[in-house]
Amino acid sequence: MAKVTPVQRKQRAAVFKALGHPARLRIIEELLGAERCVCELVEVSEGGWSTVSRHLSVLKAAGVVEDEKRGLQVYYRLSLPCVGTFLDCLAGGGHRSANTGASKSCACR
Amino acid sequence: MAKVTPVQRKQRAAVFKALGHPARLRIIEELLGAERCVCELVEVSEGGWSTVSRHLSVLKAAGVVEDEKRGLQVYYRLSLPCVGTFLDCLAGGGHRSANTGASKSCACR
DNA sequence: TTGTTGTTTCGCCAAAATGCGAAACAGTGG
DNA sequence: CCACTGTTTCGCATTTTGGCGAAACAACAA
Repeated sequence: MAKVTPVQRKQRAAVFKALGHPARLRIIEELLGAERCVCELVEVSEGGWSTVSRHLSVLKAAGVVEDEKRGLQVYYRLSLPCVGTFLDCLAGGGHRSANTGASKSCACR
Repeated sequence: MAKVTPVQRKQRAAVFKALGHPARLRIIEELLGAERCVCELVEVSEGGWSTVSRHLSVLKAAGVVEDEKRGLQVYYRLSLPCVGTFLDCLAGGGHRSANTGASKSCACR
């Protein structure tokens, strides 16, 4: 991954920024299992409808999730599968410096 | 990945938040190759010393990088290897909806 | 001691993110 | 048409970030 343009960097930063909020992470956790309608996500989240809706739009703008309207409801699903992988890595305490070469059991790829 | 506590979620969010800035992403790109001293990172970055230093402290606080003082200089290196993997995924346009799992009807109310 | 280089901390201020309730929209059914 | 449910948008107050220059630190050399 040699050269990265400022624009690419900004887009990627947007992905991270979108994931950089506990409430949105909570939503992502929910979507890891299956797609969900907004109403289900609101139940699980702490804020109100408008807040959840905004979190979803942030995630969508960053390309982390995608939505689909079916009937009266809108369903959201993860559109960036590797987020799950990365979260697994963090969950497994993926820490430890690369220079010691002793990287923990990180399921990454 | 079963249960995630609010505290864990907050910590993870901190990791993402730390990565959610173009300048910090630029720094990370640099550290993917090898460890660097602050002076090298300043050269590559756009802001001044104080700005870069602050970005580094944010990354460090989130546990994404670690530092080591050697002689007159401070060297930083990645402490979270899977960040590189995830960036590769994004670089490869890791998009695609994975789950087509059916969600039960909305149990709201 | 004084000076020099490398790095972090400190104020300060501008810009962006958060959360909330009200209001607006979009389908669906009566 | 009107009412109702599910969802998004709007306006606003509050909090958090971002970047900058000056100043403070730390380790070492003269």
